[in-house]
Amino acid sequence: MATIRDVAKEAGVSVATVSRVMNGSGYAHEDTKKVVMAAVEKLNYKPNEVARSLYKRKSKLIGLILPDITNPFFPEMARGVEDYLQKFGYRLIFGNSDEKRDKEIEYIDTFLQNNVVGMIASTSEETNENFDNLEIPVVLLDRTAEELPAVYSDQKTGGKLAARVLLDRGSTNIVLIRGPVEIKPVYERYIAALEELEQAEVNVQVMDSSLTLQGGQICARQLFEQYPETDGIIACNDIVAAAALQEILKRGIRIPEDIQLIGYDDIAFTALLHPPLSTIRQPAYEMGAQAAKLLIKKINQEKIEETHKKLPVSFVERQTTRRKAEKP
Amino acid sequence: MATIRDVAKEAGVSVATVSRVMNGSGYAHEDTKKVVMAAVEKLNYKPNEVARSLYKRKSKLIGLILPDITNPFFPEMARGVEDYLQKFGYRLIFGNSDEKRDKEIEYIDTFLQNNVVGMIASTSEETNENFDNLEIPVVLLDRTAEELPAVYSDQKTGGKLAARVLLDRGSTNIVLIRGPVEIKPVYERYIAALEELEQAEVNVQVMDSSLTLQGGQICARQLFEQYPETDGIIACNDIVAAAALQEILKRGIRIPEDIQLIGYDDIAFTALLHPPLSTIRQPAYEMGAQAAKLLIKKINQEKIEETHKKLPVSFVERQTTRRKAEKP
DNA sequence: GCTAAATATGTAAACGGTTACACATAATAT
DNA sequence: ATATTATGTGTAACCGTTTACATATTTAGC
Repeated sequence: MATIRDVAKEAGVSVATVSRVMNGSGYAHEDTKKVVMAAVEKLNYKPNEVARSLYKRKSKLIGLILPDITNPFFPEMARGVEDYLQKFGYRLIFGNSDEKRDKEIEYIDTFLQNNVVGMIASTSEETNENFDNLEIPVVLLDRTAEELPAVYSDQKTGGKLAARVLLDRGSTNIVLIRGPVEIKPVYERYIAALEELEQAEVNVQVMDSSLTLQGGQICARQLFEQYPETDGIIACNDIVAAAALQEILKRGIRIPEDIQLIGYDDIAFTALLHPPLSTIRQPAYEMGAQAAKLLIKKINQEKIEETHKKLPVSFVERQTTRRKAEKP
Repeated sequence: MATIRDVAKEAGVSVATVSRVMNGSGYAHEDTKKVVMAAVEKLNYKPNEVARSLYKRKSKLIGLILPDITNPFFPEMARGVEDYLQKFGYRLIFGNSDEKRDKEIEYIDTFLQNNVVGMIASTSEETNENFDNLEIPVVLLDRTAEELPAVYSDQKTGGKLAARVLLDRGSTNIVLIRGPVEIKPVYERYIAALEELEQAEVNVQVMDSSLTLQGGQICARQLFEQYPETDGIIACNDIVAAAALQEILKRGIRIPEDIQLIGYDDIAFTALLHPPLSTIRQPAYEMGAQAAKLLIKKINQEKIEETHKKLPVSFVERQTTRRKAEKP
């Protein structure tokens, strides 16, 4: 790898001049510029980011912590982040936290050690203190806290909406599958849905499940044994909903005639289920992009009008819920 | 952030001594060690990786390039890589290439500028020259080339196997959905399947599709218009298979009685389809982990017995193919 | 008790950039 | 013609580490 010194020698100027030409800072004669650029070209010189980062005390790196990219909801967000940042020349250091505090701390530490200019994290509420005394900007993604800027979606409306959908379409024996209560957004939508259901005069049962395929399958199997009369299911996410759907079909229950089902997230493959899954859509990609945008503003010390950006969710009507008119 | 100088001052020693204690290199008196470690503790000192990386000309960073983490096959691999590397203190700089040469080059450049110690990449065959004259180790993942170490799966057997499955279970009008031919592994399995089919006395039709949901849906719709007599489909990946499955169900065709369908990859959600999708499994997580393992060996200059690691694929028998006995 | 080897620690030069500062020259104003 | 300002370029310090080298002190060997 050619260094700035090689270029300087090749061009017959000092390193300072090369640096100035490369960065377009300070003065440099037109002719000198040409000579320098020719040398740069010839040696295929690319400035070493590490050296630059050391002096400036900031890199072009941004840390991203997500719970688990194996859950299709997060890659979507990650791409939103990446695609936006990429345009500004930022690169991502990435880590999965598995919602574990120590992994999170480990990543934060190494991010800092690498002079990242900012961080985006989907972190568990409890551990936010990890981000507290950082001198670099942090944006929370899919999570919230008072003290930190955040981009997230309207879980409350989402939960309400899911409940409303089933209610409006005539379900009266509803099972609400609650995800892990430690995960704030998941808990919020659960609470919102529960409230909405309790206000209606319907039967409500709550079941617990993890957010994973295995968890969903276990839950779904139990569900029909415990509550065979169920005619509506609100799942904590699409994966669990898919598991429920599979169980429904396996049991020969007609959907949406006998039972309605609604998921959460609108991850890509829900549209590929049969019947296609009705769900509450979170704009994952957009959330990622917005978080990136907010972070860059922070980095550039721009005025920020809203530090807490709540993106709207929407009901994606597919075929596991009935048409609104045709209540059975 | 505390620097080594702060620690040195606090401990009343020189920076060299602090460095030696931190790295366990050279001599250091037991008492001195204690004093230094106390200062480290007190100031919560973490060595700056950037400075270290500058001097050593190598970081603890590894570059990872994948085509698109939005395709669930890749996050699985990414986690394999990450989980393995994480144990050795390496961190990932990550980029999606979208199979585009210029994005790939851009990432490679910035990886290099950040002194990564190695790279893992799923790169398109044509652009391998990008990696040619690098002085750091590179491991190809899910792709192959003569010159570079690689971890991939046995596409040929996979393609053959998929064909064999449908053949053995009695399909005679088979549509083979071919993915983008530029993507080597996808092309290889296609060719292998085609060969196997052509040797048998069955009708074979080839259709093209992208690897995405949209592409799959378009292809599936056309499929039954063009070839209504189809009784077997080999899809280029699970996503396309899921699209085909949906179309099959929509048309009320019985599966696996009237038509058999087999996917490729065994991404998580295939098990959640109804009926669950039969597919050829690539051990994505394992592939990622093996690539990481190989890379670390390279980095440590260890002897490497096999530079090209081909992992086996397997047939995952679920319910879109018939039992072998029960040919209709 | 003297020499050689082992232990302990500090000084300063790297690593590859950026930039404050000094200095020289050219352009402009008076 | 002289003072002032703008332009152009180089020198060297700095960012936070590591490490070669020098030096001082122990310890061991005989």
